[in-house]
Amino acid sequence: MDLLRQGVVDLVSEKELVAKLEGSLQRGTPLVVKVGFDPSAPDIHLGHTVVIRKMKQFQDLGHEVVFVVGDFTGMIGDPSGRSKTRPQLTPEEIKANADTYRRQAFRILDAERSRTEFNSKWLNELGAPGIIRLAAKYTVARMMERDDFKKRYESQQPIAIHEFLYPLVQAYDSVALAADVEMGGTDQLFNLLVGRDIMREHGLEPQVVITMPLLVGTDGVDKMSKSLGNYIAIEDPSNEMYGKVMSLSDDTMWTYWHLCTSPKEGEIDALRADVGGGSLHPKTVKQRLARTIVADYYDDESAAAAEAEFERVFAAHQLPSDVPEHRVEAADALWIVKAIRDCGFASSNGEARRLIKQGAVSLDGERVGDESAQVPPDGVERVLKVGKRRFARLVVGLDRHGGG
RNA sequence: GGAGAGUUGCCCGAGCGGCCAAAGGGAGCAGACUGUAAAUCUGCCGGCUAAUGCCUACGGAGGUUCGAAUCCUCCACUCUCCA
Repeated sequence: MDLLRQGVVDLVSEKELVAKLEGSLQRGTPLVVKVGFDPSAPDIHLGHTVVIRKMKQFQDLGHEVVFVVGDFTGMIGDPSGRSKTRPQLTPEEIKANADTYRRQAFRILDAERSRTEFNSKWLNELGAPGIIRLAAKYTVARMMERDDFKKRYESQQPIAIHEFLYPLVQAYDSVALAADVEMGGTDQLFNLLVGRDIMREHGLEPQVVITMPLLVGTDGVDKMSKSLGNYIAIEDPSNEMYGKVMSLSDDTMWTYWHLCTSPKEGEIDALRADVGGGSLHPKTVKQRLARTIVADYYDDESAAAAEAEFERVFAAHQLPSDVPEHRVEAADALWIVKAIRDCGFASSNGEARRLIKQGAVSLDGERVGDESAQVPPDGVERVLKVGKRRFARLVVGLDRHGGG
């Protein structure tokens, strides 16, 4: 119980959970632990792993984890002008996304003790009468209690009617599964609680609701999300994952320690005390965090390699180990501005010019100050560097070996 | 159904006939400083151009005017109030 309670934000209610756990033990049947999954965003990032890690704990206790894929709602899409992020998906896309999601989730979870359900299975049968009966069980006033509805309403933003239906439909999923526990981020609290009410209405024992904190993104401000671009995907290459963790501010680093690692009791506090007392450099602690996280999703060797690479490039200012080559077949000299664009380091000539003016561009370590500079077509490899982290090995000239 | 408010660049938001490629903020990019931290400071931040300049842009389509993001008409969308 102590373990399950660890790190949760809301637990409604602990008493019920204890009762359910005891009942499960007596009957010898596992609890059904339900978690929803948005089929339009299959990539798992560290933010998701906070909930997934908690699921893992239930699994380790022998309970059954059920992913509910919202294919029914996903197919309808979201026509409200505000969230263009919800395109209409075909059943094939939803299936593919669900598979992608599972593949990633099973890096943490045990596939054997997981089940995936598509909510169209029971929602299609519900039909219009069923939906209306369901809608009749909840009131507008209660719906408006949800924070984001309230905010949007107050700031005169549109709310489409069907958006009210999502929490109800999600709640009905719990009815269909007779869920014992449902988990999600704190932003899901309202929806999860609606599930309790609707279950009660259907004569079922209400599910226990558990919410986990939302992980803040790499910017340290907003919650981690793909659309904000402040995420660390669990399928990010190890070097990138390491670098992203290192770019966290010292303050946000602690949140990651808490939510993305499984430290021993008191370990984080000890680290924090040492850093506060000056006996430990924050960078050292952050390196350790980065190593731990990379090792979680890859292995110790990859983590060590990522760290070495990071030190080489950013601390020692040396070239990364794998610089992409960019070859230009030309008999004439290549304009530097064009070269920058060709390598994808600027989206317009103006931007490339700006970068040069700002002293961000160097060729073989020498700063390029003249925006009309040319790269001679001599077939010699030069290292083009733009900004701090963009590198390319640039070769201009005709390929003599190819005889062209 | 009626009355009113609104739609501006990646986002928020000022502008209300010429001085508007459009204030200010945020995001982003670059430089300085660093621990590639964060914070801070500086610069840039529609496209083409060495530069002058040109082109494209203020929901959409027309119109008035020497000249429109700004005025008029219609259309679309959003919000508020009344029924």
